[in-house]
Amino acid sequence: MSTVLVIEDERAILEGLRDNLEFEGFRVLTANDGESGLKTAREQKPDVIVLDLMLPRLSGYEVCRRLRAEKIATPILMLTARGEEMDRVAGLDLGADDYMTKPFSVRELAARVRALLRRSKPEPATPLEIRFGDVHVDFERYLAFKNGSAVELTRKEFAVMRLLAARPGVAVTRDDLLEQVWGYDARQSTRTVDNHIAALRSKLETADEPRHLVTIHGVGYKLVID
Amino acid sequence: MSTVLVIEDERAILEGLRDNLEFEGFRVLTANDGESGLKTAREQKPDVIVLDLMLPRLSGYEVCRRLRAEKIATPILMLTARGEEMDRVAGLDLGADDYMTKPFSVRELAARVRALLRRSKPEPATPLEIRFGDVHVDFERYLAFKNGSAVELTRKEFAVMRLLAARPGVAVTRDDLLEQVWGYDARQSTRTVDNHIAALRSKLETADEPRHLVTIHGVGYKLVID
DNA sequence: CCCGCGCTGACAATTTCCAGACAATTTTCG
DNA sequence: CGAAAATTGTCTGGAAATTGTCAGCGCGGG
Repeated sequence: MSTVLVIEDERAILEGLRDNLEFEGFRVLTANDGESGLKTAREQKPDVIVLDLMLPRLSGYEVCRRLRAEKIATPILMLTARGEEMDRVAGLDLGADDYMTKPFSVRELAARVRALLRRSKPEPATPLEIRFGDVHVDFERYLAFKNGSAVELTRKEFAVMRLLAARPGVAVTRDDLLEQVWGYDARQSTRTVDNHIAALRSKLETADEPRHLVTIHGVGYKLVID
Repeated sequence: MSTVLVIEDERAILEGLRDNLEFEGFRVLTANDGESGLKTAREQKPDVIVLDLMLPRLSGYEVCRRLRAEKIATPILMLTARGEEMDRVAGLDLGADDYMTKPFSVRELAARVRALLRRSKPEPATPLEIRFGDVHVDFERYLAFKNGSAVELTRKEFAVMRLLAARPGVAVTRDDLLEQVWGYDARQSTRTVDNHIAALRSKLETADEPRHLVTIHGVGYKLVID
């Protein structure tokens, strides 16, 4: 039997989830704030964590980040309110594996939990910062610098950078970028990706020819750090 | 190009899906009842199946169950009418990989189909890099080197190399190359393959006589790594 | 209310691809 | 062995696909 840890502060939702997941045959642990949730995750080592993004004491975002920082790779299913930080979540900021938008069907959630259990996949950890050339991007503080002076990046730009930075030098297709930054049901065209790459280049590249945000014709982009 | 089998009895929906999926670049097979759908799935081996839950002759359930019983692991995207929630989850338990509730956005469906494809074939066991002679090709970073210095390869050239590199020393027919690199319904002639081989040779071979990208007269090509 | 972000759509610039023609080579077969 | 046939090598220009760039618009936050 698999163990699911549900971290959620709204009592009604928490109880609904617990009852239903138990009915579906899971062993269920619960926590109603981020701090105790993190503690339980460390101590009980559940097989899956269902994690609300908005939590008292410690946000779901922060819980996720810390777990990953501790190399705990337990699959995480994020719960978010619609429109809430979609790019951070869809960009799967710090290694959440799936996400659902409230309101959701409990049965659907159970199905996704099962799906996560079925495919246990070790994703490469997203870096907290990256440096290349005279550029420095800090994903934790959402700050970017070029040649020492601050550069303003938008959230989407950070998300794109983060995805590229996760595997420096490796080609990332536009479709992957779209799916991971904009969400798997993204309505945007892949041309939107180009626009954001263009914006990043104008802010971070020096020469006319991109040296770091490199196009791979017919494939996508990669981040080259010398 | 990937093949999608759509099994759906409502004519309007079926045709809408076929047109849209074809527009999105998929090869589309159709069936309008469970029995013929199952038959087509067995015979044509599509890459993804879009399966309505309510079907005449044999329910989507049953189709899904039988396919899995036959160890056919083709990803299945279930279509359900709203209110069939019980069925939804049970569908996933039967071995469906995702589902959508009618009415649904066709674009979102296409996106999910693509997501399923990506998940189901994590780069068909091709190597991430290969070395032979003084050549080194990195398929992940889309880089190639000859004698230490970088060589520019196009997307198709990488794809051809990759296919040959998947089975070093083994002959690959032009038809296989065409099908794997250009897609099942490639309109190109097999001479196009020669063109790309020629390009690869001029970029990667040293001597006049090809030592690595070797022709097998009347058959195709093979990659020889000493 | 204004402004910046994100997105679409259009156009231009660039890269890549491909059919066809012919030459060169290999195979087949008389 | 020698010539015809089949196959492959090579080159070309133009077509097609891909990407860069920009203007404009809607929307939401300050």
